[in-house]
Amino acid sequence: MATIYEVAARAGVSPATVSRLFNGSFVSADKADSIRRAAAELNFTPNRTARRLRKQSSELIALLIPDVENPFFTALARGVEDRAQQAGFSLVLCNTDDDPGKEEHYLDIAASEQMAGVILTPTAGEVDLGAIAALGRPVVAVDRTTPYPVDAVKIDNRAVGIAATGALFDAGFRRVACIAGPAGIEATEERYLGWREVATARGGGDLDGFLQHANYRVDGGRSAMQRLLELPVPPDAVVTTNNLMAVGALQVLAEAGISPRELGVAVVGDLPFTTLTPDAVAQVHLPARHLGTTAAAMLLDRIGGDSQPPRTVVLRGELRAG
Amino acid sequence: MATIYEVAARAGVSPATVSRLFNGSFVSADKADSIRRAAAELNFTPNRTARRLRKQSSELIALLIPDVENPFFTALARGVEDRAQQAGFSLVLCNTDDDPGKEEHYLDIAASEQMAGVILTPTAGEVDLGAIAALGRPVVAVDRTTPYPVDAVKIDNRAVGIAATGALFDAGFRRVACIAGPAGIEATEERYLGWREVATARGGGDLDGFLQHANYRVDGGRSAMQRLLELPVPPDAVVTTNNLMAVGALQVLAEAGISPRELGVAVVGDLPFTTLTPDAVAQVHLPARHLGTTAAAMLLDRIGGDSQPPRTVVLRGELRAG
DNA sequence: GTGAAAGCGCTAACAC
DNA sequence: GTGTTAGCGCTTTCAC
Repeated sequence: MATIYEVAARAGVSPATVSRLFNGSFVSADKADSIRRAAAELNFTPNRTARRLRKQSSELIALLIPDVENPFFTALARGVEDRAQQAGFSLVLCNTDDDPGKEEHYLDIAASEQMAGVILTPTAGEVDLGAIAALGRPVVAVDRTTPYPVDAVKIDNRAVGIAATGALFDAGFRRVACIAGPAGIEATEERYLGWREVATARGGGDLDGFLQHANYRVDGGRSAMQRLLELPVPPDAVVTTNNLMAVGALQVLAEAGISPRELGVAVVGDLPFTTLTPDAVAQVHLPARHLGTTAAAMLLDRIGGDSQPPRTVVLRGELRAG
Repeated sequence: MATIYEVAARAGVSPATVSRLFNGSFVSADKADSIRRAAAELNFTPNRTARRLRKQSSELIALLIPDVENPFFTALARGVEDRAQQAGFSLVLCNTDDDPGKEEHYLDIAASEQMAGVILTPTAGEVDLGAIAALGRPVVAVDRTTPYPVDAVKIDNRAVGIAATGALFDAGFRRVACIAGPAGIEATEERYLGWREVATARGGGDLDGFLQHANYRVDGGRSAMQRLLELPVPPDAVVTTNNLMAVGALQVLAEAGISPRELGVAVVGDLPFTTLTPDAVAQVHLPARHLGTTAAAMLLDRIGGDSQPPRTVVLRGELRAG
């Protein structure tokens, strides 16, 4: 790896001039030429580590998500990446597994790597975002909010819970259960509150056993659906508060030979890679990618020096079918 | 962000001693104590950028994949991450979109960031892996091989193509078409060669129009399936050479009211998040995660100094149902 | 076992 | 415009 000194020597200029050329300052045309030639001959690429040490910052953004294998979060990541790339920033994707320890670990890394900023879906744990914020590194929370005064982009979770549940009642179902994520995660709480509101108002009867907490993955949805089917008086429809749990629920139904038209299903989120026809299941589309681009835009603003008080942007879901 | 000098001053030792403590050299117990206390009080985290500049290497591995939104690659990434984490390495995930330009860009970044090594699914373009290899950074190709002499982990693609096609003939289908990925991508070529071999031997008739190239995504599978259905004499079954194209094909069939039992479907790969019962579609399971752990293990060996000639590990798929 | 000091490659004052 | 130089925070000889 050639250095700026070797390029300078070969081009007959000082290292500073080489640096200037690569950083946009004006350099006389003839010197610029010979520097470019020398750089090409030596296959020179500026050493980003040295630059970062000197500048105390980099063009790297960290994105911390709970699960890279969940299409909701990869779509979100895609959005962040698109926006970041436009601005010349690269993305470092980190998987927290919803483990506060891992979240903290990656936050430390982001700080000690002089990354320009962090976008994260905070875990339920009480991780100190103050530390990194105090370093002057902007932080944006996405999909979930935090007690810390940082920017946030989220979904109107109560509304999507209401929309999904409402779609089921509109279709004629009356005993609507809910498969919710782990207790303690904000997005889930708000979504099932939406369900409870509608289910209580329109369902009439009591909701005993109709709320099932589960982990946010396919297997969580499976076991919750199984428990619902074993109820003395099972529901005639079910709402899930995320995409993957719906997959699990639908798998259990398919294996039991029950079609989603017999036992209604509505999802908060999008059924990933579904091969069902669009009208089989009510889906409340969540703008995952847009969540990402919005968060990235906010972060880039902050990196650019924007210092207004923390904002929270709320995005809306959209009922798609059913 | 506190520095090693501040910690040293507070603990009444030299910076070198602080460094030694954090790097495993022996330091007398009393000094170690006061250093630890000082570090804790100052909330000290070693600056990784400075360390890297000095050491000319880092505990970072780059993983370049074509599509973060494809569950095959996220599973692979998960495997790499698991193995890397065990060894104290962190992962930087980069999306190439199968664009040689982006691949090259990220390779440059990996080099100029002093990353410890690179694992990549090479694009079809002729990107120079020699440059980074010459820098002494190990490179492992995964899922696809390259003309460069680097380690590789791949699938026995011909065998999985044969297995998927064979399953369809075993189930009684006779006019078996193939939806293959873009021409020029090795994995696809080999898989469809497997299909052709079996289809020719067991299908008898000619294969005119039965080979459809498409992009590797859901929409590619959709349009290819549509073309197949419009054939004067359509196939009675279809093999797809990756997971996402199968989703597209199944969507088109579902919309046309054709069940996968009428028109047989076999997939090379795993149907992601499927809600179909396991017997509906023949799937040749691809050990994506294992591909990742294997590649990571090889890379870590190389980082550790292993210098045997490049190896290629071939993993096998496994017929799962149908 | 510990300290002093050089240097990794770059950028940004500061002179000219 | 361009060169000289200091220094970002760390690790690592080299003495002691």
